[in-house]
Amino acid sequence: MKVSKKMETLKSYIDSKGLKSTSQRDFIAETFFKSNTHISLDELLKKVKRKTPNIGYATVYRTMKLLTEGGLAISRQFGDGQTRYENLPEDGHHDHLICIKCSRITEFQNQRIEQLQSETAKKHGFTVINHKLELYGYCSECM
Amino acid sequence: MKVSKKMETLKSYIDSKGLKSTSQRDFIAETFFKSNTHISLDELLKKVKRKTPNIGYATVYRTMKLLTEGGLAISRQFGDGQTRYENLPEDGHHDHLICIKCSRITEFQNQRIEQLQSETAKKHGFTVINHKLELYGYCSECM
DNA sequence: AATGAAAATGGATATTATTATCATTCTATT
DNA sequence: AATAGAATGATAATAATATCCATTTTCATT
Repeated sequence: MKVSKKMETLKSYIDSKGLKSTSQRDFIAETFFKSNTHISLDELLKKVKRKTPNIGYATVYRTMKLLTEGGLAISRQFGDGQTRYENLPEDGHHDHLICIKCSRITEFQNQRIEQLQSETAKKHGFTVINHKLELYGYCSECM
Repeated sequence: MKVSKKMETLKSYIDSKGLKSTSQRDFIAETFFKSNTHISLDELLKKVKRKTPNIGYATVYRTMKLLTEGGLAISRQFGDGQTRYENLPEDGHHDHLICIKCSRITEFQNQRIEQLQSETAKKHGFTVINHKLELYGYCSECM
């Protein structure tokens, strides 16, 4: 999904909830949508402050909470004690290979796994909204 | 693995590291090994204190850290802000269905998914040590 | 364009979870 | 039994997350 499209989706979501638009929130959301890493609140705040120094931490925090609730961001915990936020992938869901030595994170996709997941969930009467698959181990360089 | 067997493994691990045995640690470990939920430090401390009221939080914390390092416990973060500890599964790896409304956690197994994971990892030159698969959504009761 | 109710902001503070500190106690080897 | 090193437990420090509140902004309705 393109950034502009995401901004539209956000606007609809805000409207549907009876909330109001603000320039700060728009800018934070746009900055996040343009980032392509697993960004933490601190990192996002730093980025935002480059152009808009007087934006507060709380606003960034609340914006990311809003985006997460609205399905425009995915919050993740990789075990380093910080929540990180990830953009919706352009091309379907992806999962992670995490090197426990060098911390490198590689993304991958496997349609068949996705399919099996849905089937399994259905078997348990479960409706899946989101999922996380993380493989921890050693990357080729650290082996 | 049986509790008694786990206690032995722990003892070996402690010996191999040149550490010393204590009754507190043994009791905490045993209590954890007997629990079958995804227990948090607070919950474990509460359990432990029923029989041994003067055990401190720090000891429970350190014991769980030790068990995790020794491979006798698995630490997980499901997004509720608390690290939870899980026992080694008796019968191979299992994954989680997590209800984002009532927080109920259901376990499931799917051998085929495991297999596909290994294959995918291999394709990326990755050696998998451990993995997490979590499906977030609504359980049948919260739908 | 002005109004006003509701929402958002941002700086600060509160809360919560995790980790470190340290004096004292305990363990296990000699 | 002596002793060195590890463990304990109460508390303090740190860090991440969540909330508070006075002020400002938004936007539907005049």
